[in-house]
Amino acid sequence: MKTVSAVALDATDRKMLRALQADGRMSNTDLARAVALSESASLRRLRALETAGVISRYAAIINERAVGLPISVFVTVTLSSQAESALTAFETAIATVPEVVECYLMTGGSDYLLRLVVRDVDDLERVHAKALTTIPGVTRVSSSVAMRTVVKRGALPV
Amino acid sequence: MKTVSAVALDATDRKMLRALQADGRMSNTDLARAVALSESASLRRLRALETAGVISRYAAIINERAVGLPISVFVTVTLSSQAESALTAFETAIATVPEVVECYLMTGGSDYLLRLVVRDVDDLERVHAKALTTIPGVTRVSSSVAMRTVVKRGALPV
DNA sequence: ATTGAAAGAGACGATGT
DNA sequence: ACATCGTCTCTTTCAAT
Repeated sequence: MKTVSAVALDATDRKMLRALQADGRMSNTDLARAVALSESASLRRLRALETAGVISRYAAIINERAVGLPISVFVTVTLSSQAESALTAFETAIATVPEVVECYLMTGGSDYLLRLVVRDVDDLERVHAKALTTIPGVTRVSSSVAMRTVVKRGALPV
Repeated sequence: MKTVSAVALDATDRKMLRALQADGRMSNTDLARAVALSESASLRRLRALETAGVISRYAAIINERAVGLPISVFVTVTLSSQAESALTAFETAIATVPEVVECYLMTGGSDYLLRLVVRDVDDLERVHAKALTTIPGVTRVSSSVAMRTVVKRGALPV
């Protein structure tokens, strides 16, 4: 696992990142125009941002409702042990559950916060029973369902 | 606001969505090869997915640490009124706070769950004081900080 | 209705000035 | 920063299944 430390970004870099968060398939020609640089200078900066790991990847953003996964559920998981080995074991296990789209280790103990996307409540129950409670060391699992997504994957304020 | 209802997807569509979530800048030539179609058939399907709103956009995925926003904070906000007008007012106000990258209305009351990205704890305090508690109708605000992100913006299980 | 092949236009990447 | 040039990619058209 490579840790990426903070990188110095100037105003032009930030403009590029904002443009590419809004349209990740923008051509370099358009990007250069958007940040008022020549195409070669724009491409050089873009490659530098990619190489430095500032841009980790490009992705198509999928409409969750359109693909039949309209329900987001936030799940809090407590482990019985907070030893690093127990945390790693949990994280390895949870990475194999496709419905888990986000997973954070929270401060103050051994609590994880997960976001799942599911088809319906039966699907939630299935994932809960088959994938979450069966992981060794999982002590408590509590879920709350999102009714409405107000901001979905907003861009970072760069 | 346009609501996108679920769309029928076949196995090839799903393969395309998986490929494009992993690499949103993949060329149509490569995409066609990945799903075993001709370029023209691949491109036609891709445009259909875009037009139907299954793919909402393409985005560069930014490394939060690399741009100096290493801290994710989950904030629960309770409103004093659960009237639809109060909810809408809150959602309009929260949309103007750049640090808020996700916002969900949770079932069972008038609680919102937000994810903020901030530079450090001073930055969190500033956003908390200047942007969150000043929104009319906000009654309770409680924060918890993520120590570690295990799965960052995982792909949807399509 | 969906696919495949082909051809022109445009973008990309590399190089040199 | 600009110009150039070969290559790759996108897009449309048309025929086939």
